[in-house]
Amino acid sequence: MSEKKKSSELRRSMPLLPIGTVMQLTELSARQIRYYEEHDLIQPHRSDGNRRMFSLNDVDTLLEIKDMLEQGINMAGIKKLFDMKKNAAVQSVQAEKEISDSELRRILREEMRNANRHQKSTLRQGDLSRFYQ
Amino acid sequence: MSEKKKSSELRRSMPLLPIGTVMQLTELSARQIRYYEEHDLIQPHRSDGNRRMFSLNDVDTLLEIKDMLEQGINMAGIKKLFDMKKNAAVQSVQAEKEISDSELRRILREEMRNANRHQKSTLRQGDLSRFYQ
DNA sequence: AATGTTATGTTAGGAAAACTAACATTAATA
DNA sequence: TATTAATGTTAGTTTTCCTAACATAACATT
Repeated sequence: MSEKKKSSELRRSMPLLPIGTVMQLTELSARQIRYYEEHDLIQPHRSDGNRRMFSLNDVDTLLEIKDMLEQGINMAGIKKLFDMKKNAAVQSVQAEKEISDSELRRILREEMRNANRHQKSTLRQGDLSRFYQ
Repeated sequence: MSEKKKSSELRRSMPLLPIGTVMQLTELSARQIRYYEEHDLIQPHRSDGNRRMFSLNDVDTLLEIKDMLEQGINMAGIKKLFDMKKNAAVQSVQAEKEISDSELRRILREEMRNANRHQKSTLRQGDLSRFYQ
């Protein structure tokens, strides 16, 4: 997986939004959003003061939930579908790991050359730490 | 302009973030952020209940302000530079007319002297664009 | 028909976050 | 020395969000 994809995944999982913003973005009520969390369909972060903080991924998931419910799927069904999706994602990651050694070496060489060309484009772990409570 | 660029511009200007989130993203105090608004460097939206709501573009602007201040440029200089940038975006020819060459040289000399006095922190703030799509 | 379940609404009381406005402080400058 | 610019701090108020409980409409089960 590329460095760009990884950092974009980090960005989309950053807990930035309060519930009010998420309500507007999804047109869901606070009651609905909390209910879906209660049923473990989303896991928003919490601020120091216990406020839920949502990521863009959370918003995506909520829109999926809303869509599925409007299609008549109930919470149990949605939960099952999400579990399946997660398993599929894990399997695809595992499949991705099964690249040949030579392919791996080729990718690493590529990454090294990239990193050397523009040092600042390499996302460093410490840079994001302040965004998490 | 492509459809993708337009929709991404829409997302970047959407008022999503409360001041607390912006404080974390920029490492600025609420006092500083409100002060910069007071001096018209940013124009955050307001919620129905009068809370400031910031866009990702606002966060970018705040990081620019922070960087310029750390370089020793003062508020008046930043305001002028932002105005110039905005005018340049609209009409570069028009922008040149608004400030005579001698005026421009005077401003730049002023800012250079200001900046030279602040030698201590030349650390550049990272570009926010790394953190979102 | 009566009862239970699911998803959501509503309300109350409390805590956190953000607001404005005023005064304080610190470093740089005239 | 006095002034100014940028920021800190505090107080009092309003808005937003929290949990917990009870209410309800639609639907399913007995």
